[in-house]
Amino acid sequence: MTDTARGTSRRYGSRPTMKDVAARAGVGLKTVSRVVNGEPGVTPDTERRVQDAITALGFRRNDSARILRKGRTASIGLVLEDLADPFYGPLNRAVEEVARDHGALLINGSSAEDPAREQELVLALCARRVDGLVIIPAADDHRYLEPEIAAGVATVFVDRPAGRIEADTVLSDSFGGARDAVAHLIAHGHRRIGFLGDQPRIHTAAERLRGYRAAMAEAGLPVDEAWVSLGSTAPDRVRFAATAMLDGPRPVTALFAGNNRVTVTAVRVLAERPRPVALVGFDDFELADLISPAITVVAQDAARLGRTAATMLFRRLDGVDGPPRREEIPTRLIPRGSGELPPPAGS
Amino acid sequence: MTDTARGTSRRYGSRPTMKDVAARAGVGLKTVSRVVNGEPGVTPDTERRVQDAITALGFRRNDSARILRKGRTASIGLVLEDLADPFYGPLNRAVEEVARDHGALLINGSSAEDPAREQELVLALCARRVDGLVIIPAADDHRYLEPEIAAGVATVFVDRPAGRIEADTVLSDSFGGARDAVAHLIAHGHRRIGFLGDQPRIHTAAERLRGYRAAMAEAGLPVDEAWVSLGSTAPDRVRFAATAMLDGPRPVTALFAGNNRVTVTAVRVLAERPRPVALVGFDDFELADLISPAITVVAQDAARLGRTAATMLFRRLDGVDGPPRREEIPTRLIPRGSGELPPPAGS
DNA sequence: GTCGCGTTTGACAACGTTGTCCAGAGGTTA
DNA sequence: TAACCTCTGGACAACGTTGTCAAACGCGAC
Repeated sequence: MTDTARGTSRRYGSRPTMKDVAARAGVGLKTVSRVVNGEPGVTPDTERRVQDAITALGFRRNDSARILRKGRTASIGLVLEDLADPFYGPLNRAVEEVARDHGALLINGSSAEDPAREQELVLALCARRVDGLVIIPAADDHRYLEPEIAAGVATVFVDRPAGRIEADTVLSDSFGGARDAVAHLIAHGHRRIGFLGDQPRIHTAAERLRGYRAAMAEAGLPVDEAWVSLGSTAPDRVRFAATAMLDGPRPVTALFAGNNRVTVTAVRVLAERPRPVALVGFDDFELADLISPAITVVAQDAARLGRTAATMLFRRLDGVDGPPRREEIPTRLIPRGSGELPPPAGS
Repeated sequence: MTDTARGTSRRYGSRPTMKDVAARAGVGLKTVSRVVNGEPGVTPDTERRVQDAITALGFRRNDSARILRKGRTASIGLVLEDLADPFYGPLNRAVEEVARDHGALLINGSSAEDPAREQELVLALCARRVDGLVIIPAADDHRYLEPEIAAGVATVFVDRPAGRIEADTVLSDSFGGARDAVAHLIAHGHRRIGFLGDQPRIHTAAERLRGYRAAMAEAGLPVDEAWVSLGSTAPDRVRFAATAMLDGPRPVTALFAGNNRVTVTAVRVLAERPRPVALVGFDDFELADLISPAITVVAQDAARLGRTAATMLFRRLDGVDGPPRREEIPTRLIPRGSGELPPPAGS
């Protein structure tokens, strides 16, 4: 078994080139190129000789050289916040699926919510000459992308808008979703509702807060600022904030959690308490229906976000011009029980 | 004015090169290269002129050309089964983290459990001349990789072993984990235990089945073949199989689910039944502790799998030779309740 | 003034591929 | 037999970068 592998005694790390194949097959360089790329104008006999040489040498075309020559890389970059966040899994997958349909590879990386790291990653991708970029931004100033975009790197922002530049964008309807969620709680009798959100500099967090306030205002309900807490989604912070709202001087009877990570912590906090507290979470998650009470959520369609963004990107790459477009993906309230709990009697 | 205009009005899609920068700065090509790469031997004055030209033109080094010239791409490929599967999120993240520490980019894609697609993807990555590959195999024959490995592409297999070639491998202890899980159920009084697994051609599924049989045998318990069902993890199939075991002539009193997707479906099936059935799942998942009863699981450390594999890969890239290594990552049984249910009285 | 030495700089080839263009073989027609 | 076409195959330049090597320069010492 191993001796066959050793049979080809090439120098470790250096691979045969078309030139080697041509020499071995006794044909010209361009003929090999033609065979490799399935171009016409090669007799079956010549083609067979070349194919034999290719397998014998273990030749594989060097795409770096090809890219250099052709100018297009057939790859796109995806920069997201955290590869491990389950919310981005389907999005990632959807983008890859569309890329694959267009014969492109996907290069990706996480920014870890760090603007500097986002920029570093994006520019590294640009240096690789990706044809396009799908970005879930962590930064709030994307002017550093201007030269790249001017040079023809198609760019689409997803989930959050670009900062200080005009660009194609695909967003969930965070405002509307949050308003629906809070209206749902109000419809079930709640008056004192807490909002647990992500850091305020994140666009979606701000939008969801805006939706919360809008729903409260539409119902004529005052908002005690002690009911609003934005910040890191670290469990400790969320736990602390939730507890403060629930045990404060004007305790809330319901919570609206601004994203999946916050919801998970909120569920844990509420599970430890004797009396049930209503909860609606932004983002759906697996098994939300099996917890008791089942968790009512505002679901985003992450796969559709990704698919839409990638499709938009390839449309640009296909040469569709025009001003930056912004597409909004609707959210969907899924009542499951936790949002339908009435406030405790006498509150 | 004219040269400014010429500078800004580049043809859309074509970027300035070092040659353009050199012309504008009034220096030689190599001097620009030196500045871009921070090489010594450039006077501060010259360097400033070059830097100015770079920003004015929006120059960014073309890494395709650089790669072609240097031979190393500073990128590694990760091929996994499904980017959207939450189990692979932390693994993906861990690999990226290690890659980043080594200054490498991560290119990835999903095989969708399709051997042909895996091969296509892997070879595309080889054509890009990735320095190394981390593969979660879908195929069971990897001889197609022999020329690539011989040519110096470092390769590490994770989660499942390579087929028909020798290669570095990092695995979870599926056998031991499954045996622990089933032994746990037996210790709580169960005698008739069902196994719901993934397709038998998948190594981990086979190993877990082996663990199941080992635990049963060690306890001197016979296995009714109606208690064993391997196949697709599609919810319909799992539901059907589980129902058959629970309602069959010799009904099981406990289930062991072979992976996270199966566990989720099993939880749903059991939730619909009047009397509780014990369950242990392979793979931990979020909120497993909040379902009632909380789900007992055998947890794999996906992040550690990824970290170990990537570290092994870069060690090879750093020139460490030697025979293929196989590393095994232990699993951990997390008792939460669902595995501690006793069998119904009189069974 | 010239020599030697170290530093800064640039000309040029090479990396492996593809596009352009031309040469020669073979066949058809006048 | 010459003129003309078609079809296959190959020579060569170019893509944008980096490594090699040598030229040009400044400067102190003889």
